[in-house]
Amino acid sequence: MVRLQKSIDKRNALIKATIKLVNNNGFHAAPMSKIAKTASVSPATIYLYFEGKQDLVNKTYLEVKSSFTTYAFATYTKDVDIESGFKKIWYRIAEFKLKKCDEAMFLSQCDNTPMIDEDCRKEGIKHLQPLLDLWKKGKEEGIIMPLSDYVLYAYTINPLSFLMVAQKRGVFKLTKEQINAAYTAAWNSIKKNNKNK
Amino acid sequence: MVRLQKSIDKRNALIKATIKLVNNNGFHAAPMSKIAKTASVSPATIYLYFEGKQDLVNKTYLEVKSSFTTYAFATYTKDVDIESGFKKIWYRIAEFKLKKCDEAMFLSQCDNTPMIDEDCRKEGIKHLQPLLDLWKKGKEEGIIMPLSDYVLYAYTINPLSFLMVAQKRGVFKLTKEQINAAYTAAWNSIKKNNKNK
DNA sequence: CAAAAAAGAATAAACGTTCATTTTTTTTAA
DNA sequence: TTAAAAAAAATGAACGTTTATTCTTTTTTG
Repeated sequence: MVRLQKSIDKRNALIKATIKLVNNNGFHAAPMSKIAKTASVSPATIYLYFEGKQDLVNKTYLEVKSSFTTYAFATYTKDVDIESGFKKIWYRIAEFKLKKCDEAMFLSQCDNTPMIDEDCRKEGIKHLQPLLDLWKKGKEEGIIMPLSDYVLYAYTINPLSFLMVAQKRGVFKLTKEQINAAYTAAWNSIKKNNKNK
Repeated sequence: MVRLQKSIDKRNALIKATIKLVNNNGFHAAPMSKIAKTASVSPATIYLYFEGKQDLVNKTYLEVKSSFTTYAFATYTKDVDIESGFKKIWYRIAEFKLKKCDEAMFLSQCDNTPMIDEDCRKEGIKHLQPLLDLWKKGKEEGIIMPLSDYVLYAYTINPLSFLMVAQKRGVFKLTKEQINAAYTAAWNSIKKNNKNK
């Protein structure tokens, strides 16, 4: 099984190199030659593991997206109430954005450029289902505002991406307090029974 | 003044072509030759108006960013109360994202990739000052939560970009009602005196 | 008709990808 | 257990394109 392990290592090195280079200078400045060099591999070797550049990027996206959702739901169980469940998932996502900064940066770039194929993007969203289920239940129970999942995502999860990018650019620091404040803002934006004024 | 007008037209055509091509396929698929063709101009002519590709993209970004903030603050005056002022600006931004879809798409791509120079990016944010002033006043008056401007932006303005991109991808429709709901979510996330539970 | 603007062809560098070899690993047979 | 043979994996150089940019010539303008 030595051979198989070496293959896995090489594939991982290529994916890691792709993330790193795309993060540093964008998709347009991550040529195959540089990806190969970063992964300590010949350019030709990439084509043993991936069909081409588009495939490499797509597969990297799927890998990272999967890593993201696995992390997000690792501590979540369905047997808790809506707010607790949401809170647990939210904080895990926040933790991911902070700890797995490279992966999170890569995803934020993928989500906003046409560098990923549409089919692949759809595939990547599938693993988010537990959160959507939670929201559905929350809406049925009258705890969460009856908003589209996209709106709920836009106001609770997506701001974390924005803040993470800002932090990475060095213009802003996400402290523990900032994160707690952000959670409150997130929950306030979607919970029902807001006493206005 | 015919000559000057023709120059302005050509420059605008180039900027428009850049926006269009970058939107369609990303920065890496917007070569100078195609930009020139789209603007009905020779590739060499681009270099009469811009220093090179990076300069063209930077200038396009600044132009669009400026158009964005001009639009956002066009109906805003300082003499109203915090919530009214915020509401006015927020709805103008929402309107921009819907009506000037190409420009908004371009900005969302710029904000999430390293395709724009950092200096240029900083320059582009400057025109957002009226909103930051409003937030400052709101925090002083105890109407808005004492959060960093980045957090406030993340929870009120940035979700609109996310929703606009989702709409452009065809997976979601921003109706009048959705927008009103989004405004409520935005305001709830940053206003003070949330009665929790 | 002079000067400025624009054009198209030309350039060198960089790109993704493939190819002919070499190196490494696995299998075979004693 | 070994050493030769076969298979697989990996390589660096080379390919044909495409790229951003420049150069020389032509066209347009006042």
